[in-house]
Amino acid sequence: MPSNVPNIPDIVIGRLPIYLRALTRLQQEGHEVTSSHELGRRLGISSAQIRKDLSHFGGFGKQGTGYRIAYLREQLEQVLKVNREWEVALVGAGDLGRAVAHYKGFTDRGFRISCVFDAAPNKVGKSVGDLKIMPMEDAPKIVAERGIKLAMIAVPAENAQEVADLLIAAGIRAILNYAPISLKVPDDVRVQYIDPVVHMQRMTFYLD
Amino acid sequence: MPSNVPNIPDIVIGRLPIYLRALTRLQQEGHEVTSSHELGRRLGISSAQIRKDLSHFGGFGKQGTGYRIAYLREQLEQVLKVNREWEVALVGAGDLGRAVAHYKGFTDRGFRISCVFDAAPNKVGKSVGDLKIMPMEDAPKIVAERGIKLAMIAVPAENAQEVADLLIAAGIRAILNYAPISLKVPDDVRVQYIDPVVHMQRMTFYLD
DNA sequence: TAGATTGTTAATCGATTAACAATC
DNA sequence: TAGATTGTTAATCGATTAACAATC
Repeated sequence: MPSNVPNIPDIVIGRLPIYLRALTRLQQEGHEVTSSHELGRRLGISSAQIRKDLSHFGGFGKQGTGYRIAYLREQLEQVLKVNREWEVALVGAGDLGRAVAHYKGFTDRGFRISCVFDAAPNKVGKSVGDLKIMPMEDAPKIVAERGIKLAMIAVPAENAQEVADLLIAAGIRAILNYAPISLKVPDDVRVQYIDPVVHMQRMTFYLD
Repeated sequence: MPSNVPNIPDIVIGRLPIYLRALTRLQQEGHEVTSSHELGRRLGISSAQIRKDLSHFGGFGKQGTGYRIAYLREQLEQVLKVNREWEVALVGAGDLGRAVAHYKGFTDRGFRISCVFDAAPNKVGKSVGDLKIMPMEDAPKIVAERGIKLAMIAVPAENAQEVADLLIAAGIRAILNYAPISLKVPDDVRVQYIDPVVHMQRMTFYLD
């Protein structure tokens, strides 16, 4: 549960990373200012919603001219606390875990996978990129010592819950779960899910 | 746009795959019946919501006893149209695309990647699993010929929009987009997004 | 039967949109 | 200045929850 600022709806927080991504892109394209209308057009969101969402955190724009992109970006990064680099623990070094570890997209967006764990003895000691795979039983100690708050779980569904329990006991407060299963976690732990099949199944309903 | 049944809210459709996943798991655990309360407890959703969601599609349960899992599962698979196998075209055979192609989780949940395309000449002709990478320029022809309706995009952000445009022109009606960019598509095309960074950034707000 | 649970209605809650004064 | 766009308020819309009769 948000131990945070005066009750911002979670659905609003959920849209901020999308805004941030669009702003970064606009900047790459050479724009310096934008407006709620332009952002809305790009994202398929109403301009009113964008203004309302942003207004929860302050007035970032100027009437008549809109938003300075660099400034709004900084502000959103601050709100989302990604104006720093978070260490992330990755559990699971199978096909999926290794793909996640190799993913280049985390850099410069606030995250760095700094350790990888796997329960299989034959994987321990091998490398993923420039990280050595460590035994799962070391995870609690390392997570606690380094004060790591974020983890990604890429283990089979059968093991995901016990892994989550261990990590949470060690101090993890947010989990990105790639295992196709809903996790039971305490109220003060956040979980996000990535299950490509769920995303696909959300679309087939609309096909004939 | 839903050219479908009497206006089911999209947010309801979005939960059905989660229910389906939980039912499959319950079945694996040996259960034969369940209730809206048990499902709700597992998923962190109210039992009322589950009953209301299901009621859009019919009465699948029995007062006093709940739902027969096998039956409810079949019904949901029918509603979601995943009681069949959908061919999927994958575009992009870089690290990410290859990981997606190797992912074993699609089988038995309604999907099979049946072709892989990449624009880079040095990738064309190489294999990913048992699929040969084909040149991007062949994609429209093959998608149209085989009547493929679903695609996954795993190309750099810079190329995602043009790839989407090409695929849609060739008949693709639903896209799972791994590129970190919002796509502009016609109203009758569905898009789902997977950007792990967005998921991570949705959680850091709540950390200190 | 008594207990449990569904399907559904009505009430509540929350999110989105429309509209506009303020102002750059 | 005239035109554009913000931030915000109020109105609308939609989703969730509570409650319960029906019934297995």
